[in-house]
Amino acid sequence: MDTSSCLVSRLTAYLDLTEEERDFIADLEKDRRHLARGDALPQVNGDICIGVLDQGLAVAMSQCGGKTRITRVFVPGDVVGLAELGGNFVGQDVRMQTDGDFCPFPRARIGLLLRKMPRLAALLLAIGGIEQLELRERLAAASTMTAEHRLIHFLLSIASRLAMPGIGSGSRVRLPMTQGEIGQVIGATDITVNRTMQQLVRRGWIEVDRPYIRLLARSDMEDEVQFVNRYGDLDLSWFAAP
Amino acid sequence: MDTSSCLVSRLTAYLDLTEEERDFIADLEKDRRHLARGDALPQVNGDICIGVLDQGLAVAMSQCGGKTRITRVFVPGDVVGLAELGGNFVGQDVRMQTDGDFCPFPRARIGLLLRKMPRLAALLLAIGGIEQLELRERLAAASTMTAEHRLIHFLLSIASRLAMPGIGSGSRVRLPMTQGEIGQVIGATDITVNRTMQQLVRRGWIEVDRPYIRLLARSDMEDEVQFVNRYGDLDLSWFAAP
DNA sequence: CGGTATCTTGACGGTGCTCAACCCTAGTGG
DNA sequence: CCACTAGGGTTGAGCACCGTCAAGATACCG
Repeated sequence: MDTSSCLVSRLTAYLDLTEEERDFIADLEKDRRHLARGDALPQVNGDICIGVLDQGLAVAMSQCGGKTRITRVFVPGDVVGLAELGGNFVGQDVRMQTDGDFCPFPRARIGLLLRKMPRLAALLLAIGGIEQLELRERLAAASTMTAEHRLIHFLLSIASRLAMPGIGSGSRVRLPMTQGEIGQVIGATDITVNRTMQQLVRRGWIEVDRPYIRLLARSDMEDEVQFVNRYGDLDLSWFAAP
Repeated sequence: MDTSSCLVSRLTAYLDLTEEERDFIADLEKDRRHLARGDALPQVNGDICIGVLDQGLAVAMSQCGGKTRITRVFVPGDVVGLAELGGNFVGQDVRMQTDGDFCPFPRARIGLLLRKMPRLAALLLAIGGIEQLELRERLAAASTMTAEHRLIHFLLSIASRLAMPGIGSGSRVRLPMTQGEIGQVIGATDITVNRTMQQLVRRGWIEVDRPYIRLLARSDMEDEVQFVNRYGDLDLSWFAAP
C-alpha cells in the first residue's frame, strides 16, 4: 500500500474497497498540489474549496470578535470542505499549518460519488456524523470545562486522529503548533496554555520536546475528561455488501 | 401541503421533490409515535435511535463532569440520530423537551436511501454539513464570547431554525425551556442566564412573555455576534437534475 | 550579531460560578 | 376558600479561574 493515499488507507480501515472504488478515489486525488505553510487552500475555477488533505496539517479559522479562532484542525486523510458542500457563501478561511499536499476537486465530483458509489457515500455520511459528534463533545467541553480539561481533550483528540492515517504512532505526537495556536483551538490564551502545559508536565502526564509531545498517562487523561475515541470503529452493518 | 410532514416541507424549500422521493419520505415516517415531555426517543429493535422529529422539541444531553449539558436542540423536521449513524456505541441521551411526534425508522433505511435516492442523499449530506458549520460557530462562540453573546447567538439560532418549518413566524419565538435549560445549552448557570436576559430586556432587545420570547432588535443582535443564518439557502447546483 | 517569534513569569482585575436566601405562580387537597 | 407544596424565577455576597498587561528569557534566522 505504498502509493496509496491517506484517504484510501483510512477508508480501508473501515471497509474493503473494491477496485472501482479505489479508482474513484485515485481520480479524486488526481490534481495534487504541494502547498507551503500559511498557504490558503486553492479553489478550482471559482467553486468552493473542497478536496483531500493528503499530507501535513491544515486549520480552519474564523474571526470572532476581533480574535482569531481555529475551528478545526485537519489531518491527512480528511476531506476539507465537506461541511461547506451545500453553501454558496464563502467558507471559513482554511490554511496550511505545515507544508503538505492537497488534492482539490470540483464539487460536482461529490454528486458523481453519490450516484455511482453508494458505499463511499455511506462512509462519507458516517464520517461526517462522527465529526459532528466530536464537535458536540468539544462544545460541551468548551463552555463547561476548565482550560486544563480542554487542553487534555485536545491533545487526546489530535493524537487519536493522527494515529489513524498511520502517522505519529502511539503516544508520541508531532504537533507543529505554537502555544498561541493551541489556545486558539481550545479557547484560551497562549499564557494559559503555557501554564497549563507546565502543570501537566510537572504532574508527569506529558513530556514536551518541541514539536513533539509525548502522552505519558493516556488513561489517566482519558478518565479525567471522559474521552471516547469515536474514530476507532465504524459500524456499517446497516449498509449491505458491495 | 396540509398532510405533508415537516421534513418534506423543509426539503421542498431546497429542492422540488419528485413523487417517488415524497413517497420515500412518507414511508420513512410511517411509524409515527406521539411522545410526552421527558420521554426518551424510542429505538427500533435494538438499533440506535434514528428518526424524524415531526412535532415538538427534543434535546440531546450528555453528562460532562457531573453536570448535564444540552449538546443539541432538535426542531421539527430534523433527523435525529444522523450523527450516530456510523457508531455502534450508545448515542447521547435524547429526550422530548415538549410533547410531540417522532417517527423512528431502522438504520438500514438510510442505506436504501443512499442506493435509490441520490438526490435525497445529497440533501442529507448538505444539511449535515450546515449543521457542522453551525456547531463550529457555536464552538467559536462558546469559548471566546461572553455569556451575553452566547445567549444572543442561541436565541438567533433557535429562532431561525424554528422559522424554517413554518412555526414561530417572524420575531416571536416559542421557547419552552427553563432558564436553567438554556444555560445548559449555552454553557452558563441559570443565574447568569437570568441576569443576562434581564439586561437584554432592559436594553429593549428582547421581550419575555413566557414561554414566548420576542426578538425586538434582530439586526442589532445579529451584528453584535456576527450571526449568519446558513439554513437560508442551500446551493445544490453541483448536483444535477433528477 | 541584531531582529523577530515564541515561551516564561508576575501582578491585577473582571466575568461568571457557588451558595444562600426570597418571591411568585400554579397545582393540589382539605 | 385557603393552606401547602414545588418548580422556577430573582437578587445579593464572595471567590476562583482566566484574560489582560507588562517585562524578561530563549530560540531561530537572516
